[in-house]
Amino acid sequence: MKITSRFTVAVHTLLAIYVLGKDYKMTSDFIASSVNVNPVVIRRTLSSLKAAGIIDVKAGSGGAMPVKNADDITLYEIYTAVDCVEGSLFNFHENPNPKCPVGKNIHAVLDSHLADAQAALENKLKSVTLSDLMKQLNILI
Amino acid sequence: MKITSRFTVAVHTLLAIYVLGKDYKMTSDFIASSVNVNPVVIRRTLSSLKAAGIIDVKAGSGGAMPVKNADDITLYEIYTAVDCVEGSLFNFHENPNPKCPVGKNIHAVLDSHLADAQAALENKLKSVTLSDLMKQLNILI
DNA sequence: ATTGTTGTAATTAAAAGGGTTACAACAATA
DNA sequence: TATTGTTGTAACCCTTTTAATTACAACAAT
Repeated sequence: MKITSRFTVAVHTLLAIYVLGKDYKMTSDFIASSVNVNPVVIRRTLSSLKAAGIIDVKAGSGGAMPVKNADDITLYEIYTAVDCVEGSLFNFHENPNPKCPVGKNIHAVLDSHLADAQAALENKLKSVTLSDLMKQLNILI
Repeated sequence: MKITSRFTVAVHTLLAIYVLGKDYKMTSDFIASSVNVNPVVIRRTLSSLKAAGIIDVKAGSGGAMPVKNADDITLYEIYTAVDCVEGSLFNFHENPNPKCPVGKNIHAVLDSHLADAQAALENKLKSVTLSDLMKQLNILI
């Protein structure tokens, strides 16, 4: 079990747009060759990021460009934009037996701890911005 | 994307064994009727938990019983016992283009943040023991 | 020997993810 | 206006993962 690569693909895509967008027209083909996936995968990613108000994409003439400030884009926002996880990260067995004292109370006992764990993950993702990644990247380039 | 229900099934299974095990023979059929899944699913779960040294299972005569102290069993230990996640929780696209400044450095920029987020999740799971859950459960029963 | 159970292989079915092809819609421009 | 390059999206395939289920040999206790 792993969280879909849509997430890391989306981060990669945004870094490309925000860092290379000044020098190149950021078409789905261009980005696809950097990420090394099919251009349609990138178009789907761009579509999600556009719907989230993070970027704009020009149909026809082509090219993706920043809308939101990189300081204001967290990894969490990207993660939600591409629908990595809907609702609880943890799958629960359906219909535990209400006639069993354990089955009846398993949700009451477990749910809050699972939610805490998920929140811990997501809070970490909220603490990192695209701008942070760009700074790291600019040192390496 | 969700983390496999093997995890919550395993927690449910352990609660049943540790709480109800004094009064009932904990067969895979018995546990299966509390969790409401196929008995073979429970046998596989028991097999993993036994391999992790958490419980013992009697072949032939039947019944699962505690080995480890409930104080020493964390949710994280259960989560690893049933192989929820191997390695990184986050899937990464294979072979980003090394000729692109972004593709070449995407791992250097992103990996540590993803590892931090995963660690935050797992640390939360480490902070809760089966004993904690049993205490909560005993109040509700 | 009988009974109830575990351990495990094999099969099926469903869901999710990603790759790919195809093509209409569209914008810019020659 | 015709051409070109691109986006948006549907459709389909393929693989992987997961869980349900059937089946049955191995085993322990009586």
